[in-house]
Amino acid sequence: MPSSEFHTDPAPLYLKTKQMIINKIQSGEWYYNFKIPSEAELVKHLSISRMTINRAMRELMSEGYLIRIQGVGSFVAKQKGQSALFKVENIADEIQQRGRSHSSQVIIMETIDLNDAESSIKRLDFQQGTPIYHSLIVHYEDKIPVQIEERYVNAEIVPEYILQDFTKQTPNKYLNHVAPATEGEHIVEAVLADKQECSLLNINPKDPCLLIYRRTWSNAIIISNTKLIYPGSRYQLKGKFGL
Amino acid sequence: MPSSEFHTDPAPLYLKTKQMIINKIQSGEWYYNFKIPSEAELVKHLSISRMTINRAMRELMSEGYLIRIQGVGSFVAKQKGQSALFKVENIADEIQQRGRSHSSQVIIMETIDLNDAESSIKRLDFQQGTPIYHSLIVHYEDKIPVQIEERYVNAEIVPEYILQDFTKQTPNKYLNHVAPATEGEHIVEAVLADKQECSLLNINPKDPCLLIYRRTWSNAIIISNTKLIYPGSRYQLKGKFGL
DNA sequence: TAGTGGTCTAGACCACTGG
DNA sequence: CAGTGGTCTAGACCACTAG
Repeated sequence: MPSSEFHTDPAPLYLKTKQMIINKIQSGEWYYNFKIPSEAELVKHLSISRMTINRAMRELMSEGYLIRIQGVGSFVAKQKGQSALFKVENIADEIQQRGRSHSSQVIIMETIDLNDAESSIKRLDFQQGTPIYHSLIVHYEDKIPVQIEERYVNAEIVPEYILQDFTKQTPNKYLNHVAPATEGEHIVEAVLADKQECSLLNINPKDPCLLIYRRTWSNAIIISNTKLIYPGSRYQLKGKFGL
Repeated sequence: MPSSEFHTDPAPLYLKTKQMIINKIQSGEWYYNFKIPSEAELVKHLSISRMTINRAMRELMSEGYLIRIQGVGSFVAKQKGQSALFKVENIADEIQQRGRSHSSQVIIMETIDLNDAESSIKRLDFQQGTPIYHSLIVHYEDKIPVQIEERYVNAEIVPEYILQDFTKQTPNKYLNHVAPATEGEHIVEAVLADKQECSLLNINPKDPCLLIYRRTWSNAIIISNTKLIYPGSRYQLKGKFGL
């Protein structure tokens, strides 16, 4: 890491320093619990003043990348995917914000006609006789499956849902565009995945998973009913409230 | 804001500066969209160097208290809407609302002194040297264990925590009374319980559990850090958002 | 142009950790 | 003790906004 490149192009030094450290972490060169160079060492190697290095590392700590212990050193923190709990985030955006690559595979995309019994059991409170689209998509983060997204969508409100290519744009993003939710409900549970789900997520049947049921309405009309499954070992949900 | 008080007691200047600003905002003296004093003015009035003022204001911006515009000034940001979603429910009330009976058992109640390493690793961002109370309580619904509640509490803010009888009133209720949270953070995961936890919850080691880390602040001072474990088979987390 | 925030520096003192 | 991060300072230059 020669100091030359660091001082040429315009961009705050503390930002370039942060990016450099994030890159090392995401490339795996600086792995979990790795003791990264001290502030003094980075000052020397990068020819940047300590206050600037300090700011970069302090911000990385508050962003969850580093653990810093006075008198000991700075260490790479455990990295887990995180999802905003009650903010309906787009998983593709989340993954990209972490500097990873998102991809997805559409397993099912069909029109269905539920009878009342099925509708009740699956908690689909659509109006009787409403045509419904059913999709099942697996999302990957750097080729590792991190979420199964199974949706039942109100075909009357979003008739073109079934025509979309959801490897290019997530259902979340599409729906937010054509029929943004005004209300929603979440139910979160810890469960074991069934055989098909284990296979899609490439996990062990004993691995605990987060299961989220999410129903959204747009002006009191139900738009979609979603079941999301995350492997517990690869995902966290995070939320903040207040101020 | 005389500079005298600011330089007497020990506490980082940037933190005292942040606190001073938050107080003005919460008292209403500095209301929504109010243009607060510039860095240069605070430097003069507080007799603190600009870098320190800058850090305080920069952090307040990233925490959502301020909006800062280069060349213009710093303004009080809009208060975020309270999300009923994250209404921190009292488990005793929840259980009683279902018509069941709640009881609890206090397993641990002690004062501890964390060193920095432990504190960092456990994400306990208490101020260095802050005395901390540690409690571990099991909650029962009709004699069936449904939650393990492990708390680390700021003993400086809530000195009488350790004197309470938490079989009579939950920590949640007590804390809401003496130091209501103004901000909070949740992290939700699916995990397997460890041996002690399985024993306390009377579950099988293979049963998936919901793990919730919840940290709460009162006016930017951390109040408590809680780890909640629910057996997946006996508990769901529910939330609603929107109009 | 004057005022604002954005960044950077070189050096300083401190508290804490480990050997 | 030496090494580490935590904080603070005084001054500097810059980019941006407004009048």
